[in-house]
Amino acid sequence: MSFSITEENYIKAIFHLQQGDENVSTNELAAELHTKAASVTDMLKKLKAKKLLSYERYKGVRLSAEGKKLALGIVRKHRLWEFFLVDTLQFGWDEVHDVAEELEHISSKKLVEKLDAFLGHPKFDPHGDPIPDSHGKMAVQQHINLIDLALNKIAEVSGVGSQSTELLELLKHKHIGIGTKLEVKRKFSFDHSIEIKIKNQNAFTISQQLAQALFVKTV
Amino acid sequence: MSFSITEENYIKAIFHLQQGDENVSTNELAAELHTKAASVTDMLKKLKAKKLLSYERYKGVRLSAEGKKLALGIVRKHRLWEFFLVDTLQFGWDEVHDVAEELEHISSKKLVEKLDAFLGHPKFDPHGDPIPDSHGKMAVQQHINLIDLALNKIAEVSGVGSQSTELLELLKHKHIGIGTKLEVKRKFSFDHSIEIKIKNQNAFTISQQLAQALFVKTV
DNA sequence: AATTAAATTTAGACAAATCTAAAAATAATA
DNA sequence: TATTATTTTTAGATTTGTCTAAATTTAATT
Repeated sequence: MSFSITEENYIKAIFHLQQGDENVSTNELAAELHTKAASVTDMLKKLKAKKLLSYERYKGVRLSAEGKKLALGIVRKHRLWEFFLVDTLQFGWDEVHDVAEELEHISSKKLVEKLDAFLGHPKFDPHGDPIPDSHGKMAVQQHINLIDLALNKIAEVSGVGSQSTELLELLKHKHIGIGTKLEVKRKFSFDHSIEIKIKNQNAFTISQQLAQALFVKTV
Repeated sequence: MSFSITEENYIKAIFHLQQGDENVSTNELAAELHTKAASVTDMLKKLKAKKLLSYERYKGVRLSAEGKKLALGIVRKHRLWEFFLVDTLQFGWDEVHDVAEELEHISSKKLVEKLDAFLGHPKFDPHGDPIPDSHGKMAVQQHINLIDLALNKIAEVSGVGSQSTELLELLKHKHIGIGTKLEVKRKFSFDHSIEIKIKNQNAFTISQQLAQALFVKTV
């Protein structure tokens, strides 16, 4: 069975929103997909008929095993293409999201497997997110939030909490990217800002909001 | 301005059909696109309103300068992706057409230019067709039809006349591909079959239909 | 030139995905 | 618990691209 680009986008959005254990609500989905609640209701009925999710009116929605499998396939393609764009075509890591959003809907299974092999079966995409393998399994990230990093422990930036251009613009300005090594020198309780130090640079402070949007792993 | 996948497919089909100097007819287009004449008429009105072509009812259709530019952009993407699939991802040259048909609609200009650079600005795709450059200019092929090749002149297969799986299957069976070097040893007037010889192989005959589907350049 | 045949266009309908506005169900609050 | 407020669903309309069947135009043939 094959699915439209729109259907795939709904499945992917539900997948990202159902990380907790509650059902995903119609309004949440409408916001995520920049559409209206009424449109979401219509589509949920359709996707339920295709057995991709369980849905009862007024009760929200959750992916079925089949829906999850489809979602993982799309996420796999998205992240492999992001890796390709950065690693092979030299895109900046902050400019690949929209292109990958289109490429993730290319249907050829063979293409995905050949691309994966060509790239050397990467485990994480350029934003630090894990790439599902062909069976849908992902490596577990031992990311911790930068705000929780102990003082004076050297760690490496391994992920970002959002893909917003606003965040990526700020990170670019501060010369912080995936792989950047840093340590936390002080934490200020007044505004929860933290002072960080990157090798060969002077220490500087970053806001609580920014620290919460950064994930690191100790090295 | 941006165009739907359907619109792009119409423009591409018209481009391929208008090689002669006559206008492209509604029925020709319907056959090419596996759709009905009535649907074509509807779409032609729409594309005319977008100034991509000139169309008068009952008189057929021809691309405008703008339409031609769009078509060349799509052809460029199609052939670059085919080159990528064969050259980088090791696809067989006979299995890339359908995938490229999807990839050609990815819209990012930057992606096309980066891909082109990564591939080394190739001039011809794996089927021997020229790849338009970023200004829409294509190298001219000095292809001649295999049926017209003089006896005992060594030539190299440089293009095929169609992408049909039937043709590609036959070529695979006979171990003929782009780049294969061969010469014509005899021509039989009875059925216009020709005997060809590939280095280190015994000579064998191929049908008129097959010979007409192969283009070669002398080396 | 008149008639038949073929190609093309119109008219009206349909499916997919969306929307607005109104109704119904659930949640929150007095 | 009764009453708002919020969320969600229904009903009906819209757009895009398609279709069938009928009408029109052009081409071919007698």
